[in-house]
Amino acid sequence: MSRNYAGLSRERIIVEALHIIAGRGLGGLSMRRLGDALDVEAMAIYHHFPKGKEQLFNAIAAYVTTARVVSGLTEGQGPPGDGDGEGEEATGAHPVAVAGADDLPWDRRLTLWAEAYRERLLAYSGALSLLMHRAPHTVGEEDTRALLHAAFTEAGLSEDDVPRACDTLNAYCLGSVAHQVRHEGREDAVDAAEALAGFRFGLRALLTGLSG
Amino acid sequence: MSRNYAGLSRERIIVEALHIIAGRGLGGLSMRRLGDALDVEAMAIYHHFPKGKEQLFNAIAAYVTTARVVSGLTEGQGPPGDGDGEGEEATGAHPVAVAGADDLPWDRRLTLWAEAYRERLLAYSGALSLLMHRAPHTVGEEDTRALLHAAFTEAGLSEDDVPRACDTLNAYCLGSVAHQVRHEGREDAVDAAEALAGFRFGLRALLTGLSG
DNA sequence: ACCTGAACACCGTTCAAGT
DNA sequence: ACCTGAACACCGTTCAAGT
Repeated sequence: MSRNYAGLSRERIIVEALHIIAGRGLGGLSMRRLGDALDVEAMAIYHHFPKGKEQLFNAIAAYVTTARVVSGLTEGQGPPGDGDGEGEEATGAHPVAVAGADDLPWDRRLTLWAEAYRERLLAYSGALSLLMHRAPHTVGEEDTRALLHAAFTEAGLSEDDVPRACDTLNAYCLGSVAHQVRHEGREDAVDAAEALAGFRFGLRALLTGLSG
Repeated sequence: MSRNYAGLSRERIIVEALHIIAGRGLGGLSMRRLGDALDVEAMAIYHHFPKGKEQLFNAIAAYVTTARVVSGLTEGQGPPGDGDGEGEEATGAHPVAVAGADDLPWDRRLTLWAEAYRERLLAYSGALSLLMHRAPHTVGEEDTRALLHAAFTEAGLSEDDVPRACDTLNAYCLGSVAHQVRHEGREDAVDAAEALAGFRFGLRALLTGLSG
């Protein structure tokens, strides 16, 4: 049966995979189920991700790390690469939400970036454990590093401490979302508003401590 | 063939599972492979974890969160429960490394706890993504909360801010290890010494900012 | 109580084949 | 180039059976 013959692309595959992950969890994502959702035989996916599920996972990690939120809708940015470190790289700018905010003071810029990053991680929280063991290179990554580096330099940190401060801020954002997701469904879980308030509280403390 | 007939226990299963995870990654852990490693038919595991792999994962998460380091050797503490919120709970004290340090100043106590927690997470980094979506209740958890709560109260935080500070510190520790593991194998990865230095740098900043 | 062994539905992946 | 369909080795889990 020549059922389907068009429409498949890396981006469509990734987006559909994220739908499945959001609905049934990471463990609920199988190549066969993904094929069904795309109205295609599972094996068709291998034409776009020749190295299979591992490559798809890397691409999803790159996509999550690189996607941006536009007027309430989450969408990707250009054709994401597979991010498996073998020649391709993902497209898309990491910290889009801070565009055009160059004249704000350093701590304000970092706060905007951190809150945007947190929101993105939260939007794809089902894929969070994918980020645990993968840090695929994306082109937006460079922009992020530049942004953070400039801000922390402006804050007066020494050359040695700037990269450490960048790592610290990244770690806090990732860890905060992980901590929140981890406690979802427990009886001591906090609601979304308090989670955001808690994140801001810690972020403010962190930036205060880093600049001292 | 009545090959094997003794020795299986929840703890032995978990420890062996962690061996496999350390060697072949989380994806390399299968019930059949775990059975082989335990010299037992895979189905024997279901007698100790009747709800299957998901329950085993919960137990591993509880174990990792609850294990302690004794004179260089990492070992579990008593028979860990399955942590799936259906009546059982894990044994073991969370923050053992800080035992007998009650007379130190609050920031010293928190630093000791954080460094011990980080070390434990790092020792079981292969199971890190298991902690992403699971926060099983352990008995040691209560002790940890008490320890952190007392320290942050002593630091002068308001009643509203103390739990937020606890969450922040937890998030930072988890995120820091995740961030490090995530970048392992990348060309911009730092070595173990610098990773520790970076962790301490961020921790100091965090505690400074929280007490301000 | 503790473990085995066969069975079932599902999985990732390869490969030859279709258009 | 893009997709199908059959095949293979593996997986989680159930269930009846052994001791």
